[in-house]
Amino acid sequence: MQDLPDVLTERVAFLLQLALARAQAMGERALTALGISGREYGVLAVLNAGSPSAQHHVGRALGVDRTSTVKLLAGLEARGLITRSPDPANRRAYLVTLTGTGELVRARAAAALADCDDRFLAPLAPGDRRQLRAGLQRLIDGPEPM
Amino acid sequence: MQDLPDVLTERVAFLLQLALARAQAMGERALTALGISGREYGVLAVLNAGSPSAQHHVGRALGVDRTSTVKLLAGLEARGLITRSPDPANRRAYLVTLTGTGELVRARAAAALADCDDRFLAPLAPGDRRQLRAGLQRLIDGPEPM
DNA sequence: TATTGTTATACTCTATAACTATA
DNA sequence: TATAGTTATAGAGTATAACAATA
Repeated sequence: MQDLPDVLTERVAFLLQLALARAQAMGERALTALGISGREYGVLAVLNAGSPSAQHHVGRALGVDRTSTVKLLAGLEARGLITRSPDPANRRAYLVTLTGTGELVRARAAAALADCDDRFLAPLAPGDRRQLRAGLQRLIDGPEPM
Repeated sequence: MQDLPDVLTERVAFLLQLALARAQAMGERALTALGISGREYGVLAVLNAGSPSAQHHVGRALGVDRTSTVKLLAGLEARGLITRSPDPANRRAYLVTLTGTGELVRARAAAALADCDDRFLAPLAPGDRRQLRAGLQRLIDGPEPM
């Protein structure tokens, strides 16, 4: 551990914060080379995972509220990575779709991020990596209702 | 795992982000009852760990830059949790000290946060908790220079 | 010339409210 | 009445630059 006081490093939240900062710095650097942000990659990844989604589904999947989703998608549309078309089944809604360019950028970003994960997790043996992921997921899901 | 797409949850950074959000929400709720923020607790904890520190030492220990440190300490001083006095050894610097009230709030906050950690880590067995901490610390320190 | 603290400014993120059009 | 998208606005957090006093 660096030169941080023990009173802070004994807090799990503080350890998570430091580890996240390191992982995010690596990821953002890789994505900047592709011209997108981490959140924008999230949009591309969500869109690739399924069929065209309504705008609010994209935002909800990423935990981004409506107003921020508007700006996020507007930026991606202006750069030709996604398109928005009216949903014939719901005239209030827009369907968001990956373009060919968007899919290309998404694939490159996914590869770059997978490489970042590998380098970030390098200090851990493969079994320890799996256990870390499993532990984090259990913490995210929280205590099981008895 | 909740209803999140696999393309996101397979990213370690995303898992860290979700786990941190949960831990921070628990911590901030506990600290709000004591009238301080997480960062303000950080100041109190750093001050308690050692002798009176110059302002820039406090900021550096928390990763907060000079200008933000000014506002952070001003708020704590206005509420009587810390005092600032000129450093006789360096007339540019201020020495920051915990007041009696500040120490009381710090102790209560430390107890409340320890309780938060216990509840946050409840899904993991004691051995798994130790391993999670150890894993996070290895990731924070990064790859050892060969 | 560098350090310590301060102020002012700007920029990003996020949160809220209000509005429209549809359901 | 609720939902989908949009806009405008204000707030917190952070970053930068400039300054005065001191080293």
